[in-house]
Amino acid sequence: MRTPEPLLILTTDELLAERWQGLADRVLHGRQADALDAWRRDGHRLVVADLGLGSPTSPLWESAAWKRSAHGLQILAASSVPSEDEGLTLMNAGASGYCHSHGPLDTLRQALEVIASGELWVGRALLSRLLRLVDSRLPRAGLADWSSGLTDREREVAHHAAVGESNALIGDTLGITERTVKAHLKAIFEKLGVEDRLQLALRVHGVR
Amino acid sequence: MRTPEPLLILTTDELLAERWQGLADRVLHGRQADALDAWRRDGHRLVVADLGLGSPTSPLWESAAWKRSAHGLQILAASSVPSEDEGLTLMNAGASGYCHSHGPLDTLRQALEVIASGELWVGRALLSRLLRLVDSRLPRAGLADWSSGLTDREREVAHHAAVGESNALIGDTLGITERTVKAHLKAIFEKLGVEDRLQLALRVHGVR
DNA sequence: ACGCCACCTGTCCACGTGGACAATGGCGGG
DNA sequence: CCCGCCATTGTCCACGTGGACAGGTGGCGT
Repeated sequence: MRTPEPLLILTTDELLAERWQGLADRVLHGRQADALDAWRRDGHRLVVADLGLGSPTSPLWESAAWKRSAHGLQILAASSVPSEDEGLTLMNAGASGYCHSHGPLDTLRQALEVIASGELWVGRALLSRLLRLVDSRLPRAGLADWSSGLTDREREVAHHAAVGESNALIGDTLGITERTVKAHLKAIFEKLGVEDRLQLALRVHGVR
Repeated sequence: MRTPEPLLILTTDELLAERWQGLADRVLHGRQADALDAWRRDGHRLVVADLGLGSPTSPLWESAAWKRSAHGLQILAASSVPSEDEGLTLMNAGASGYCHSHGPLDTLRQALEVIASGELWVGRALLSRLLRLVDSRLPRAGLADWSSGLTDREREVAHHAAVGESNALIGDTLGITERTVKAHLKAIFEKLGVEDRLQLALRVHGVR
């Protein structure tokens, strides 16, 4: 982040290429999937891909070839005419971020920093819509009800265990003995009716 | 962004206060809403508020007083035990960001930069779940994609293991030796880059 | 025919896990 | 004031797991 990572830009738009050239190591005209392969082979990860004015969900992005090429890369998709639908499609197709092509350069730079660090980027417009959609339409049942009946400490331990941390690690991060972690887990298993930390993980993450 | 903005930290957790003091101008123990008013009167905007271990949806955050005080401020809510539910509630209650209290400091710093620039911050775990929830008919890359590269048999074994079955059981149902199951799992772990059947389960079920 | 690969099986061993006995201190309600 | 709940820690042990050595078969392409 401090030292900007090599960045590949894919676009067919002359103006955008010019506009963005300041922050990229390499600008390619086109959207060839093989360019992605080459980029990855060179050990790089960061890519900005311009969608141009294509159909809202360009078939290119849904092709198996694209997904295969995009795998392992962190791609910031930029659209000239951002839409909820397009954003969703692209993010679900494996993109790490989605932004407006003609937005401020600073925003683009920030988005790149964010996805370079392994997080995801979605602009505030789309994100706030997502939040409202989920909040209004989806019943809360099953989202967080697993923790009902657990004490605060148990909830905490359960959360750590559910993401694959070992008892020793959990105890270490919580500042307690491994033995105590096991005691909490015992109670957790009992209360949730599971007998495994794996079953716990599935329960916590809402599987089945 | 380049010149860090004044930052107020609200927490009741000693360890967190110590951990975060490096990046704050002022650390307050407590969660008083009037502290927010004072902060805004001084012309500041940035706040990190620790939720502690309160109930998933602490009543404090839903009170009218809190919302009034939080208005105009950019608040990053930090939870020790993040959950979908809590994140949704807080973001919809006016928070600008939601993150894990014990996450890396760099991530926190980045989140602060992002919300300082007027955007919203949601960690990739919650965000990816939101995306999947909203667009659930499209199996997200990683949900149907985890099995790419695996052989048919490996896919089969992986599926059984990912729902919590023991090696012996898997071998039994597939009509092979437990030893063979372990061999398959070895290959699976290798190919997927995990080292655990729990990590495998999370991967298979699209968690993280 | 040779090599590659998917599939199958064997033994040994270090390690983490979960259960079965325990015990102590604190804190709030009846 | 005692009882119940919570958090904490202890030892011992059976078991499943995953890694590290091994191998053996059959199919498929050059």
